[in-house]
Amino acid sequence: MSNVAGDTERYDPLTIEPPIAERWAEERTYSLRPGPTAREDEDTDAPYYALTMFPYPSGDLHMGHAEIFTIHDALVRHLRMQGRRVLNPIGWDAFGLPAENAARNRGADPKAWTYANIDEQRSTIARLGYSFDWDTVLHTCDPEYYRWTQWLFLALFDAGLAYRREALVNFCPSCSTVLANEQVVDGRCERCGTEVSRQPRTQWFFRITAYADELLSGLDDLDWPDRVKNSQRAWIGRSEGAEIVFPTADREDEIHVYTTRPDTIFGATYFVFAPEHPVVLRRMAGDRAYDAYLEEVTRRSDVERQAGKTGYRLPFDVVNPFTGEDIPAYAADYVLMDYGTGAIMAVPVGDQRDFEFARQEGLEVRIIIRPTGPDGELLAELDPEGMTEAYTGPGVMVNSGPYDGLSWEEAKERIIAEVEAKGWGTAKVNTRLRDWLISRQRSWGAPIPIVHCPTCKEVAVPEEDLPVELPDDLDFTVAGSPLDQHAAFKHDVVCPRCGNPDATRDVDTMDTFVDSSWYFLRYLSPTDHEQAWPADVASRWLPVDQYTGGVEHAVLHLLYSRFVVKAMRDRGHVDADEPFQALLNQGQVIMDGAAMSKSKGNLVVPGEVTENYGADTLRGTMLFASAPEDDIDWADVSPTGMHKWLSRVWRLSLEHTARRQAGAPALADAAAATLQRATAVAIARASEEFDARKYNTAIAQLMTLTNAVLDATRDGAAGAVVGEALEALLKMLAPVCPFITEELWTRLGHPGSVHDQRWPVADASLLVEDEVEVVVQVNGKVRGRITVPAGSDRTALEHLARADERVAGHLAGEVVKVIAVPDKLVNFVVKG
RNA sequence: GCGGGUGUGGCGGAGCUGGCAGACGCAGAGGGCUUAAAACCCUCGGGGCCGCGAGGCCCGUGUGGGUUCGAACCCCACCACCCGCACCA
Repeated sequence: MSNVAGDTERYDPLTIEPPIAERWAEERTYSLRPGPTAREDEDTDAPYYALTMFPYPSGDLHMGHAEIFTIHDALVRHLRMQGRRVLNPIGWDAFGLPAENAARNRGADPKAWTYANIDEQRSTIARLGYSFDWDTVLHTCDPEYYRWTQWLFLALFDAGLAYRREALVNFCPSCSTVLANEQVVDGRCERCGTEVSRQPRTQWFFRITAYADELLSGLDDLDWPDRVKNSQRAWIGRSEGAEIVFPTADREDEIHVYTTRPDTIFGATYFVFAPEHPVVLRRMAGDRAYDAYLEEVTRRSDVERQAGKTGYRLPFDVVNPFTGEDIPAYAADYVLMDYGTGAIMAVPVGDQRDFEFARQEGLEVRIIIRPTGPDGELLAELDPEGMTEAYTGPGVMVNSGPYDGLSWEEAKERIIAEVEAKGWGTAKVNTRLRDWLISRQRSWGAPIPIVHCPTCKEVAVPEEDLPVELPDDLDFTVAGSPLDQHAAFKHDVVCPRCGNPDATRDVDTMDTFVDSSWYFLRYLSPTDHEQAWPADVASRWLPVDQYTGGVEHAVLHLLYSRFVVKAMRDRGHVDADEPFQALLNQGQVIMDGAAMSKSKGNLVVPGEVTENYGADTLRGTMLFASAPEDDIDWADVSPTGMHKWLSRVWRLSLEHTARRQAGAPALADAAAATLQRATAVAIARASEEFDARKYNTAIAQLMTLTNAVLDATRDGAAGAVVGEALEALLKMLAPVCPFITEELWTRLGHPGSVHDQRWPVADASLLVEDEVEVVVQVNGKVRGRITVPAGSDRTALEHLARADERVAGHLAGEVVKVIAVPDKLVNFVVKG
């Protein structure tokens, strides 16, 4: 294959890119020097922490990785050219189930499997020209990393924020491990889709609920997409209401209920306990019929539970404190033990679930509210027999004793006041958020650094004994947890407190979301043997200025990281309130309208595109396709088009060099002025687009500048103005396409790297226009265009507009009004 | 069910604070160069109508209304699609 077409060398990315990529990798060109722990950045511009969600090493990079890294790299390279000191680390979220499955199914060593994948991804990252800092690289499966994950666990344990308890937990039979609430989607395992069952197990939790209020209020000040903030708000699920005590009719127990509608209490005609409520369990102990019900309920999955309600009439009543009536008590599975108090007052008239259950069981629907319209006018009374659903709209109280006639909002306030005055309860804020279940019965994860002693119970492994290392010889062919069945790991330990030789190690590992909840702190000093991170350095770099990653982490990872930072702040390890100030969710790369997958046969991998067109074309195609947060359908985009444009940039640059050397004439004055102005405009506009991270429109500006150079040099001219245009073009293209710009920068005769240049600044004097085109409208319709001196006043505009022949033809009727906006338009309002 | 978002040419997408809709591309058509093809270069391009032509007129940003001199943009209602939450009391 010839490298020459005509007399200009062809653009051949496959030849020019690899050597540059290798040089950058070998020379660690993009490492922050000095490193992040250096104090020098205190004296310079504010340091900038740019972070991208680190990859999971399951095979080679896919298009989604290329998308996130390309957006992120354009951002980072642009910032560096603006003189910012940018920390841009990379690492791997390297613990997790796929490695274990590879071990189980193919006999692979999980460690070897993981590191092989990391090596592959690492070389692809280098080939694609992403400017990560290889000096701070980390892998969460390295003992020197998870040693500090274990330290973090112990810090939380010491603070009472990590604890162990028995609870009904989500269990995935396929993954044979428990899951956090956040990992259960529609009653199914987020990972494998298997229906999750609820089982009582003793597990480790992080007390994230202690930070519920702050996790909610802190969202207000974050520069995150609204949908992510809304997801977190919904997940935290704050509600305001009251906790009210209902005594049992025999006065032996006082049952607390939580309600957001205390105003409806006069309509509470029955009472419901969660089937596992402790008072019910105590009272019903030994009752075979109830045991049978309980068993049936436990067997029902969440999915089945939502399909229909079951209930059990308990052999006792409770008292409605407001009416003094005895009302029947039920156990029913539509009341959940782990929300509120696990018991409710049931108001069929005002709550759809209570209504359905009342109809099913033939219970009274008592009317205590009369609907009102939008202006407060009374509407028709509710009919208890004819109602087909609960009424949840506005209204005034009826059948509610002293509260009759009040609006429901007013009644709510007064009833809460009375509850408090009489000592029947208190106003109460509730959240839906549960504590984070972090233990997993898996073996490719960070071991929980706890020893269970028959006498001392749960004892922390002393810090000097960390890390608690995973054994190298786990047997993944066993059923259940390999770590649990590794005798040496489990039993070769004595109690750190009393020396009891019968102590055993905790055989669970931590959720991989624990690993990723603090990695952005470890990047600051990944080889520090003394501490997880230096507090002063963390305080200087956090919060992360810009975090880029997928929206699938809207709740899980992003909420956990926020919790960890707040908990660490309260222990004095960092002074930031939040981990990530700004968040960018890149869109997905899909194919023909569907997610890419091998089984669908619509998989495109970055390597394929790179082998055909090179990395610059892949990067440019992705950024030009749409705004970073929009999805890209690969079937709709054109690497060919991007390659064509880059070839044109290549040819124009080489031609310019050749012409300059051959002594070609400079541009004529008029052409030079036009090109100079086009360059200034392109710099001004593209800079704005880059600042706003709208790379698609930024590239459009660069294409326009390319077309201007093409037009200006068609007759073979060269000269300084052309050189300046090309230099500006290459500098601004550099963050998008780092290879071709590096190569051409050198070939244009410049020393050093284009990536070390300062971002170009537009010559402001060239941006000022002498003349502007003003649109002339008649009754809002464009009827002409006039060219006028910039800044012409209204009178002048009107005069010039009237003089326009075409416009005059439309001004037959009476001109009743003239709107003139300088430099923009004139609009004549004509009557008749 | 509740909450949030998005609808612009054949396609991806531009469109700033309410002021020329369709920037920049892709695909397409026509032409140039070439023995030929590729590559490259030029021209055209929302729809309809009138005109030999320069050009002109009407319609057009999911649908229907409204506000305004003027609406893709603001307001109301509706339709479609996407996302999140969902027995949370």
